[in-house]
Amino acid sequence: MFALIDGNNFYVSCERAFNPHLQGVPVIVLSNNDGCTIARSEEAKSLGIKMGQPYFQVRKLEESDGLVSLSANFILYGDISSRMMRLAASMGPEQEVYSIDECFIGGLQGVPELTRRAWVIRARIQRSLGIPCCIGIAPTKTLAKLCNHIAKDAERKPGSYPAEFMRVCNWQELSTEQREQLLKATPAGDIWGIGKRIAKQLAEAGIHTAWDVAGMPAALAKKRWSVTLEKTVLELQGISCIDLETAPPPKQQIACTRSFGKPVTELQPLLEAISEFVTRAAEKARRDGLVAGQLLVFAYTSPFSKQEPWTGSATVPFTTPTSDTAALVNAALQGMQRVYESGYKLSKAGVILMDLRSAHAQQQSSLFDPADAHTAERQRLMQALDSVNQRFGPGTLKLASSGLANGPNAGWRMKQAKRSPHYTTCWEDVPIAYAK
DNA sequence: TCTGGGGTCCTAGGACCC
DNA sequence: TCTGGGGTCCTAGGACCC
Repeated sequence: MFALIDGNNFYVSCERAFNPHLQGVPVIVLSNNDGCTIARSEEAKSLGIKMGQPYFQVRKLEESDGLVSLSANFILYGDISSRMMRLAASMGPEQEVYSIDECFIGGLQGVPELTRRAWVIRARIQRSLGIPCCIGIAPTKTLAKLCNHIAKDAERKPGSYPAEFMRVCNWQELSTEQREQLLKATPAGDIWGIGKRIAKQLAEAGIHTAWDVAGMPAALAKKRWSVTLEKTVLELQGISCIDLETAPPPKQQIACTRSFGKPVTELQPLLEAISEFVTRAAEKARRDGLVAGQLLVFAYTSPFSKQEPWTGSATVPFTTPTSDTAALVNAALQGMQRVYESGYKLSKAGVILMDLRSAHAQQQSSLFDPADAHTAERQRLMQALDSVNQRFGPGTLKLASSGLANGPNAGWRMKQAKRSPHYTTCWEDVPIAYAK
């Protein structure tokens, strides 16, 4: 048995918890640079604002309909999230924090009165944090997701589902007829794991509702689509295929990417932005005790612009995996300098650390490396950097980016053709000067 | 004028090997 | 015209999630 506990319109609810004036009015929260909508209150949804819709398209509603638009405050949302997760954890013995606003609870066999328990947890979260949430309970994760969806829509879209299922919905307590009715009332595309593309393909095959999906032979789902859809079918039939993940799986990559507020047209500001991205990514890696074996750096023009598109990206492998900011910045800047072509208006850039492994294991294996003393010294320096920045705020202490070396050892080769240059360079650590 | 950011998993197809 | 068979590994791209 699984429960899914999910905060409603989470970012908006966080803002409302601190500003009661936001109750009852249309509110949206915007992404970085106030680019597009990433959370909407029910009132904002009623105005027709879509998830991900660009701000410039909805701004006029501020005048005409009293829409309130807020810039995102992720520090606040993260803090409220961890409090909510702590309260949600008392639903059952095992918890998987699935995203900032939702968690699965597992190990519920034998836990009595699950429905009543869910109501109590819900009330606690509402009372102490001011966050409304909905809870779905079912024998599989996909069905728990579905029950959660029903619990939400029964409240906010009257008529979509019977009102008796609003806020808390327990699959176990439903009759066969009720289950059939709910599955038939749910479009296939609303099921967890079925996105736009697959929903369209299913519709072409005459499969429109969750009831239709649950009635598919699992083998057909696998043969014609994929193992992913096969699992979805089985889960809808009540056969659990997706386990609870109580320990987060080891990270495979760490990314830091941003859209620019204004297009970037020169190399220098691009490199400065990239230094910033790498610095953030390196901090994340050190916080998780990881080192990167490879780094990918990229920049591209806006996909919405009518101008000629351009993408530049470079992969830089490290002979010794590292989380050293200077080493990573150096590599990223060298990589970007290799692929950069002037004359384009760049709208986005980023850095992805790949081929991650534990810094601890790394150290073990290089126990007899004569470069070790140097490495250890670097690590202490990075630790000092992190603790200062943690205490006084990000960016208080920075590395001087003197690292625009020309790469004497760059055995790079071209991997992709003209419009999308993609190179690989073999990068070696280069000592770098520090400044306060 | 202005269009998010950070992830994961699966699959097909190419390279390579015997 | 006809063009081995089977295995592994890697990568790019597609699809999904919040």
